[in-house]
Amino acid sequence: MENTKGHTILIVDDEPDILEFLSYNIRKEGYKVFTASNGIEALRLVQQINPSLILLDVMMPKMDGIETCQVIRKDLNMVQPVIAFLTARTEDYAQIAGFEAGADDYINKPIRPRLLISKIESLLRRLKNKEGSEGAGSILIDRDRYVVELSGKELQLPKKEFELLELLASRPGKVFNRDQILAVVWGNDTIVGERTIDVHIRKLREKLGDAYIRTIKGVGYTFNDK
Amino acid sequence: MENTKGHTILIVDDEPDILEFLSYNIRKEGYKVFTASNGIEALRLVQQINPSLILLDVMMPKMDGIETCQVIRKDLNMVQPVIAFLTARTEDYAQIAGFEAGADDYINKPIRPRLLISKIESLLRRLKNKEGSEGAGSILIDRDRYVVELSGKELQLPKKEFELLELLASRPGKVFNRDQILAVVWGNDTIVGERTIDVHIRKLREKLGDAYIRTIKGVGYTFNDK
DNA sequence: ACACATATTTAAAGTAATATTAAGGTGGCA
DNA sequence: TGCCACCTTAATATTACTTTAAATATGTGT
Repeated sequence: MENTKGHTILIVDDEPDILEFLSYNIRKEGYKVFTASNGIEALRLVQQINPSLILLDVMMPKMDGIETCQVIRKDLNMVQPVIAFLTARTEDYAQIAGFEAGADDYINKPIRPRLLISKIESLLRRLKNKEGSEGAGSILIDRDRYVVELSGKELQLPKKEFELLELLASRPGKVFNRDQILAVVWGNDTIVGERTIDVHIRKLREKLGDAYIRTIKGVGYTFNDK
Repeated sequence: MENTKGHTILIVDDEPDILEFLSYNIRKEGYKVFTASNGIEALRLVQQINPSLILLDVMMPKMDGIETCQVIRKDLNMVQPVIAFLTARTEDYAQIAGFEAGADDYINKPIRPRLLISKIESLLRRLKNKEGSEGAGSILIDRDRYVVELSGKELQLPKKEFELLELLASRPGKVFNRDQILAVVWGNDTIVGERTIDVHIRKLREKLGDAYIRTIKGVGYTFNDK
């Protein structure tokens, strides 16, 4: 996996708690983090720090996220950053407006640090792709939205398939044997036939392509991030 | 089979009944057993007793198992123990989180003593291998990922070959005779022809090169770490 | 150096594990 | 109620791993 560290990230939110929480978690991963508490502030900062990624709260006083985003997108002199909206799950038409305004993604609150980090990495990788090189087909699993994103495309998976993939992908490279898979995805008390797992693996491979899940005969399955 | 007794095991659970039940059964097998009833206590004890294996309840007051595990894994001064989670049913995604936190395995409640013991033995054997491959050697055997790393290159071996190599490499220089190899890799009850081992040795040599496994005629095979 | 025991090598047969497919069940929801 | 998506089962095909067998080579003790 490419190194995406060292990028500059701007977080914009009117709640100080959220700013602190996010900046702590993101700094920990080695990114340069700046914060702003509204759109106006954000625009001033953007000029100076030239961030690779902006996490932008939708609901803010003075100037909301959507407006801020539009302004940034219209500025042709700016190296365009990746912009992701932070939204409460309920504001779902904000998301539609967000995409129209030029957002690359959105992230639902409450925010889980681990998910956030992998999302950030994915977004920055995407940035890299825009700039020219690398076509790595990496995978992003969004527990909040129950969606898997595979090289740009979003996949809707049924529950069992999602959980199975989630388990395997939680530790790329690690081999999970059938007992472990059964215990986690099905629970120890449920008894299902020996071939049930295979069928779900099959369906996953149908949807993801064969490259991601490898069989180790007599041992188990393993997920391969590329 | 190697002797795994005499290891120190720490059991952490908030229910006294479970602690007693487990420690009784495990002591009976000849292990040194310590107990703690929450994560904080556990962390204090770990420093002092340096356990080989920790059985860690996920759901506990004060500090849960996942957090405890993360703290232990982050402590670089510690000889890293094997950590297995104790979980009731499928506690949501506790188990997935567990793997992310650095767990090696997990054990579902209710716990069957016999199964538990064999799981413990297997986990401790794994520890031995980790220690063995860490020290001096160009070969690295990763049981989690089921790969062998040989001077930078990763090798994917079939089950029997992997286990055979694992055995030989667990004690470089030691000569294993055919009976020992059969007992460990095939099990005492299985009967296979005399030449089966040779064929697997052959395949290993094909993949590793001839330098690693030496034949001692009339005695057995030995692994040579360079 | 010879003979015998033991190991190597190869290919082919055997076997166990997984893949695949289709069909039947189940439960949620209009 | 009846449809639809999902899950599971079951039966068969396929694959990859394991073992056997048989011919060849190597080493060891006298």
